[in-house]
Order: sequence, then structure tokens, then C-alpha cells
Amino acid sequence: MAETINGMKRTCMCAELGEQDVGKSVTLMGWCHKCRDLGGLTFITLRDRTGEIQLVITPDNAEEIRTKAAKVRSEDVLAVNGSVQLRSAPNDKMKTGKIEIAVDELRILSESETPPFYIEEDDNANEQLRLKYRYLDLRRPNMQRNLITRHKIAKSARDYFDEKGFIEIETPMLGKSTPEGARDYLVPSRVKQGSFFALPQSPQIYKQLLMLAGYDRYMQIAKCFRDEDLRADRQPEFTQIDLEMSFVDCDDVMNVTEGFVAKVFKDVLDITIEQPIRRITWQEAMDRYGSDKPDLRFDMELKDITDAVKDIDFVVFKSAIEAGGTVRCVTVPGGSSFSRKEIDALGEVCKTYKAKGMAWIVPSAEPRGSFLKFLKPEDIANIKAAAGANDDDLICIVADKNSVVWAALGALRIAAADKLGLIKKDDFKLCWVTEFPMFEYSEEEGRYMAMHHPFTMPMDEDLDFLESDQGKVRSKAYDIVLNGCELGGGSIRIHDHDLQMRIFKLLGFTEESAEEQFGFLLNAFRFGVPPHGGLAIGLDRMVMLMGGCQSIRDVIAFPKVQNSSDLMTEAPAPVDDKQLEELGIKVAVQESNQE
RNA sequence: GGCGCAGUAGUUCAGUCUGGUUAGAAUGCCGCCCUGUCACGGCGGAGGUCGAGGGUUCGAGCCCCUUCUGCGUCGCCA
Repeated sequence: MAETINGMKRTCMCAELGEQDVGKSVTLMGWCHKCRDLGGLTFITLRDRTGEIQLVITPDNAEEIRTKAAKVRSEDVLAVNGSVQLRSAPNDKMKTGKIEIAVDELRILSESETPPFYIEEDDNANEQLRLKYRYLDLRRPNMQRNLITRHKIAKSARDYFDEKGFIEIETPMLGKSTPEGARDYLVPSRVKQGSFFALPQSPQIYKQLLMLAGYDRYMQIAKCFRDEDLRADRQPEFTQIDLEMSFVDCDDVMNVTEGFVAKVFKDVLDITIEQPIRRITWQEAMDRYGSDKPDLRFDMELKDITDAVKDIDFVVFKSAIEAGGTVRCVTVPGGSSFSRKEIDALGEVCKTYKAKGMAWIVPSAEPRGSFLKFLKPEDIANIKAAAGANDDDLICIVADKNSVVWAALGALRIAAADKLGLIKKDDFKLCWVTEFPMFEYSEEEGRYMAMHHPFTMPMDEDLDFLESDQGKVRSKAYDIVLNGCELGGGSIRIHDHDLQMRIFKLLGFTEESAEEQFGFLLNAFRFGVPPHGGLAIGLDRMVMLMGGCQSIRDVIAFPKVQNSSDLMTEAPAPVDDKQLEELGIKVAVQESNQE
């Protein structure tokens, strides 16, 4: 039977105590981390959020306490009163290893069943199990550290933006489903049956309307929802540090963001970020790194070798060039030592991204390669020069349309760097990627889509191409990238009714459909809109990267798994017919498909 | 939807390629002993739907098919 806390009051936390407290009487509460019963002597390691401390029960203690101490098991919740004393045998590995608590009173406030896995620093249990018993997993010190880091970053954000004159304003969770973008999570209306709210993919339109309303510096730590497939760095519900400013252009938003990022790194990791953060255009990012989120912790840049190979009689290259594509390469330093198997593995990486294959060559005195029979000695020299390669390097070549070449080589670059151990975990390399294309062509939709979102302002100098050459139009959008991960992004927004209508039209909206979907916004735009822009930073990703975590799940208290379900609560789950009836909803799928 | 990896005591894993007695180890758990442990120690014990279903075989944890679950990834993510 559990004992009550009645009359006992916690006086301090476990790891707060030190040598200076010797002689003090304290009351501690926490979990039994481990027991060591030596017969006459019993040691209990007590754990709370701050750390651990050793309790000792000796033959001098009353029989009742000794019996009780012998009954204590891992993860029981204990309350103890006792005095701090120096240990006769200190433990250097423990923060509180010089002292211990000589117990005067011991209560077992709650008994624990044997836990399904040990509560310890490293995650030694299978993630499935950890997530089912998330509340136990969260007892682990490194999970607690992650959530505390998260708290610190959020606090740092609120402090920084408050100081800069931003106002935190909440926006609705129940909003209107809008076309474009990710799949919405829908919430049925009971009052208006057959109609649905959508959970926000981001507070985008609301924050723009707040600018229009005159709150010229807004921020919010906002929950966002996107019903898309998950990844190691993507959850269906996630948190953004969202901001918007009036009367600004790109530089203003980027500068205020840089200040924030620098402050967070200083506050949380005591790392000084070099400012200004390097800026590269989207075009340059693609050309040099094959990615719009380049990892700048290592080199191995892509090189365009189209000119060097255009006269080679190799059909793979020829056909790619004739179709308007390019031939590019990544040079893997020292890659001549790679086995055939290792090289093939790099080829497989390329194929994942739709490349038909990967040609390779080691341009040494006795060259090796996958297409040597097509090459004259001067061809090899030309490729070597164009790639900037050395004799013992491996030149990996992909020929295709640019989008495929970039994607394949961008991925190859990372895979090779990872293999060579060039990616340092404790290194933080930030950059801005700017001048994104305004539109990208969707094969699936058969039309141009907004690359950022439909409210993004085109670059002033490209406005004239809007109707004539959409692929050429760049936007006032910018992403902030940390170690090859998109940390955040934003843009300057359109604040002109007519320009917004032009963009909607280009995206395939008719006047009527634009009115129907975004009428409230277009209407608002008739009442004086300040030029504005903003950005959102992925809080989860920021915590993940700064905390050195491999998965975003490790920085979210109760995350979802790959099929968007929660292994602990088993959500989503069927609901009562009565609930559905009230909502006017009939489920069309068979029950077997639901589970 | 595609591709890849994984699933065996409570837990972490070995065993699977090459089918063959009663499926092992470590740790945890239970009992007894133990006065300075901290990965306490000693002795003893319990603990298995080898993810599930089907097939091949005299015989399947192991081979084949289907399926479920988790992870990574492509597509998708304005």
C-alpha cells in the first residue's frame, strides 16, 4: 500500500546538493534509480529531474526503515528525510558522489512494476517500445535534456523578439482549408454538417492580416499540421517560431533572424555564430552543391563538365546534352581506393534520384573507369581538369536534365562525405539560400506551382517575365539552412491586390475560384496593406540539430510514428457511431481498412 | 504507392547463409546470504506464440509465399 506525502515537504532537488550542505537536514522526493542491498547496509540511488544522489540505510536505522528499504524496487517513488553527510567512499563518476543522505524517514509513495526497459542515459531500448512507454522514456536524462533545450530555445525566442518589439499573438487552430500546399488535417463541423475546418499548415494568412491590422511586428510559437508522410525530420504536427514584419524588405527579415539564431546559439550552446551569415543564391546552391539546402561542413562541390565531354562519342552523355541537359560530376578525394562495390553503392544513391546511372573515372596514370573505352587520353585529361581532380580521386559523373543531375549528385556528395567521415557533428555551418524560382513546373498537375507559396513577392527585376517566362521568375524568398537541413524559410509577401490576382491566375485560379478560396484576403487587400514579409523557423529541427539528435522524435515529448499514429495512446482510433451521427458523417471504408 | 533494413526470454542480442536432440548469452526479475556499495558480490530459480498466417519437408527460428509492425528513404511535404 502506497504511503501518503502527508506532512513531508520537499526541501531541495537531488543534484543541487554538494559538500557545502554536509550536516543539513533535507527532504528529497524522486524515483528509485537503483538499489544495492548489502545485507546490513542498503544503498538507494534516488533520481529526480536534476540528477541522482545516494541514500544510505544502516543497521543504526530503525527496524521498520530497514525492512522498508529492503522492499524498494527500481522506479518506486520515494520520499526521504535525512541528513547530508560525506561519503566514506566517494564516487567520482557521480555529480553528488562526495555526499550521501543518511536516511531518517523513508516513505514509498508509489510502487512501480518492473519497467519494460532501464531508465538510463542511452536509449538502449527499441524505439517502438520507448514510444509505447513514452512516459518512461522521458524519464531518461538525455530526453529530459532535449526537452529542456527545447524550452531554452523557445524562451530565448520569446525574449529576443520581445526585445525587438515583436508581439506574440495566437492565431486559430480551426481555420479554412486552402488549396495548394500540403494535405490538410480536417475537423468536421457539428453545427454546419458537411463542412470542415482545417488545422493550420502554418499561420501564414493570419499573420499577413495582422500586418494589415497594424501589428507591425508579430511572432508566435505556433503548432502547424501537415498530413504528409513522415521522415526523420518531419512530423505531422510540429512547431514553428513564426514571425512577420511590416515595412521591410528581404534584408530586414534576414537580419532580425540572424540576430535570433546567433542569440540562441550563444544562450543554449555558448557558440558564437559568425555574422553576417553567408548568402548564396538558389542557382549557385544547385550548381555547387546540387541542393537548395547545402551542407557546408565539407567541400566536394559539383562541377559542370559538359564542355569537356561534349565531343566524346558516348551516347549517355550525348543524348543528355542533346535533350538540353548537362553532364556534371562530384570528385571524391582519395576515392581511387574505393572498391567496385563501394562505387556501385554510390551509383545506387544516384539511381534513387532518378538518374539512369553513374559514370566514374579515376584519372591516374593508369586510369580506371566505367566508360574508358569511349575516352581518348586527352578526354581524360580534360575531364580531370574540368573536375579539378587529382590522380587518386574518384570522379563520379551524372548526365541528365539538370533537376536529376543536381538531385543525384547532391545526394552522392553527402553519401560520399559521410563515408569519408567528413561530416563533423559538432560543427554548425549556416547559410541563407536566396532568389528561389517563383514557380516550379508540376508534371502531375500539368501547370506551374508556387515554389514557396502563392503570396510570395516576385523579385522586382523579374516582374516583367511573369506572363512571358514563368520559369525565369525569381522570388523574394529565402531559406536559412543549417548543416544541410532546412531550418526555416520565408519571403516578402505580395501586398498588392492586383499583383496577387495576377499570381493566382498564373497558378491556375480563375477569378471565381480565387475569390472563393481567398476572398477574405483579397478583400482585406483593398484596405491599405503595408509591405510586409516574414519567416518561420522549425523549432523541432532547431532543437534536433543543436541537441545532436538523429530524429525529430527525440525532441518532441509525444511524437507520432511513420504512419502518423501514436503508439502510446493508439490514436487515431475509431469513434462512437453517436459522435459520427452528430457530425453527419458516414464512414465509407470497411472496418478492416480502418485498423 | 516504390526500394532497403529490422522483428527470437521483461530487455539487448547470438543462432537463419549451410533445416536435425530439450533455442542460447548477457542483463533484468524472484528467493536465500552479505556492513561501504555505486555495472556491488555469492548461491539458487523462474522466464520463449522465434511478429502472424500459409506452404515445402520425415523434420522449419532457419527455405518459399502472404501479411502485420517499427525504422530509413524516393514520391509527397505551398
